[in-house]
Amino acid sequence: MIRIKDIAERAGVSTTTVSNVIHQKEGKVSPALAARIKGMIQEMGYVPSLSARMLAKEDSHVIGVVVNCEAEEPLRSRKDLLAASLVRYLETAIREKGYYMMLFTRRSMEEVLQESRAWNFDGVIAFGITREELEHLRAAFPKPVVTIDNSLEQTYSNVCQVGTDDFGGGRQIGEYLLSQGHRKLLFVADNDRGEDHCRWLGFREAMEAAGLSDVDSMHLLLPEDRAQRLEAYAGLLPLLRQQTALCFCSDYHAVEAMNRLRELGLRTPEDLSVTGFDDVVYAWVSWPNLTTVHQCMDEKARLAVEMLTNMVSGVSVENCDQKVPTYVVERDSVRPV
Amino acid sequence: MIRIKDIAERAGVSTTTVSNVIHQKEGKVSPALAARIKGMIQEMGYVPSLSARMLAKEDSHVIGVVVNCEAEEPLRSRKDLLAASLVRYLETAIREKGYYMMLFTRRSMEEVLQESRAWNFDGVIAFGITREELEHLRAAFPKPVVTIDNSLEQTYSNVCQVGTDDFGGGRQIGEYLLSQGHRKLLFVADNDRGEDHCRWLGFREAMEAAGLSDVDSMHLLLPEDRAQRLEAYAGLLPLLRQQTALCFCSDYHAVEAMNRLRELGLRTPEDLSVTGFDDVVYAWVSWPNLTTVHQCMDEKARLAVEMLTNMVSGVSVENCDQKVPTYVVERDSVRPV
DNA sequence: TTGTATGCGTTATCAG
DNA sequence: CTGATAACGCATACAA
Repeated sequence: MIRIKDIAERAGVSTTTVSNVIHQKEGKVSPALAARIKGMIQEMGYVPSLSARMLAKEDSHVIGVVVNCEAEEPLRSRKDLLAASLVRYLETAIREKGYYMMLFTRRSMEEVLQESRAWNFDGVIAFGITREELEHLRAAFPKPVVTIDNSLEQTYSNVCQVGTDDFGGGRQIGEYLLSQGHRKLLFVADNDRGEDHCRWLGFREAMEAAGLSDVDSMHLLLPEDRAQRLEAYAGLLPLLRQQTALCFCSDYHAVEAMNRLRELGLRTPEDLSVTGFDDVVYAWVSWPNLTTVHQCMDEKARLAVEMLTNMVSGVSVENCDQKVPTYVVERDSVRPV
Repeated sequence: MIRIKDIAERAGVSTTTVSNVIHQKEGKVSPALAARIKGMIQEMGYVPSLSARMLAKEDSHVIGVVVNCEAEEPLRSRKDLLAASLVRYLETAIREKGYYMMLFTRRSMEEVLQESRAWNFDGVIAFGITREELEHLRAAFPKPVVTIDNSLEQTYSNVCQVGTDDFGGGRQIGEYLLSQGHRKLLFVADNDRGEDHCRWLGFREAMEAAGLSDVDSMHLLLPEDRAQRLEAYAGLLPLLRQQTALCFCSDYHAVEAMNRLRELGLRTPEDLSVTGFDDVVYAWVSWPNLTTVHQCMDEKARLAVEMLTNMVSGVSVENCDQKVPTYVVERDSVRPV
């Protein structure tokens, strides 16, 4: 390992001077000397020791990233697919800002807190944690936190959030289906809470704006249990046959339905158009490929890191609750009528 | 932040004593004192500073994990799906061994080398890097390296590898199809290199062992280009109609084929049984769900970490080229004949 | 069994 | 513009 001291000795100057050169303190060292030392740093391949730097400064430039997924097996759930993309994008975004990422998947908040102090994290980015976990973190961790897709009702000091514009997404896909001529359509979900509720409201608005009547009857709620849901489709056939399109609140449900309905004799998109939501792998593996609403995980990652690093460096963040817009991705599961 | 010194002062002892208690140096400190200090550590919530520890010791307990995926968008390629699971499992395995993970996705080896010195990595685990990259790493990084699924021809000092038993996997799925009564079957790939070659050889052996004749004609090579491949299926229909099962060398190709063949009037599994390889998300999203060969990414992660930590701590590793066995996962794409 | 002293590599303060 | 020097928190050789 090559240290500042080595450079200093070789250049015949003190370590302070070398340090000043490294930190671009213009005016504190003569240009000629600076150039000479820079050359040596290059030549000798000097790389500063991060542990030493972390020890000497009070900030660490390390960001903890907490991704808690319900499923033990990776990539099995909708959330996990989103999480996997997010991790990729966060790694890039964090590094681009000159920070380091320490990743936690399926860890207890206790562990995260322990490590956050051991590493002296500058901040934490969290995806898929519960309100209890956030409050636990909040109580014991005095640094900035940004949550992704968590939709907190309350606001907490030093906590920002970035989420999806679910309302807008619902409206977009509703408008898209209308633009394809569909007038007999249903919004299908297995619950009416949180994001699915927002998506329904957006969809609903699109329908109302188009002057459709009896809009509330366009909301179909299926059982949350998979087996029951698959069972339910049979009984719903008469209702579904009256429709020209089904707007699902997730790619997962859309693909499941396409497969199930095909068994029951309803083909997509020949008999019934189908749309999803999320644009995860389901959408481009399914047959037919799914027209869906894209969630910009890259943009969410970028924003989360930007907000966090701003908070870290004391820059005031204007908007602490950002909603990232969505857009419709056209594939093969919708047919104009 | 609470330091060793704070504990020492509060207990009226020296920092050395506290340090000894922390490091379980039995015999160097009286049991009574040890217990008292342990209590204080708990009570005061002391967490050791990793930067200080890293600076004081010559090892860092940080492992660099390099995951280079060709696709810019996450989860778009077969490799990327495997990589995403791997990252999850590595994070767990590394933490279980008391190490820390620093993740690099789609980074240049130059960057990795820079950081490996900045952080003083104890070792590196690499997935999906080229031979050139490995040699570059090898030349500039004097610590242990473990590659995953890289199938190196040469051996390098201080480098271990863990891979899949592709030959065994090919044999297993071949035997499985035979056990289901299939005798007219093809092994389908878009190349005959590397892992796909090994899988074919395994499959081939199963066929030969069963006494099938003209085994070499059971190897069907499709174009690597997707559009051309989809096109090719039409012309292959006569050949395919003579078969009862197709054994694909990846889930991706299997799903693609199921969809394409359905368009062409061949249903899975009614008309033709289909199997895949890898057991990634394709296999459980497709319709019908795919019978395939499972790759134990969890076991590979566990093994890689174990081998690396052994090398780090100077324990000699018996076998530097481990092959992890596979197993068949039965789903709905195969029908007995 | 416990304490003292020193070093790890970097940054920051304060003189010159 | 440059150079001593003192932290930062921990581990350890060596003394007591």
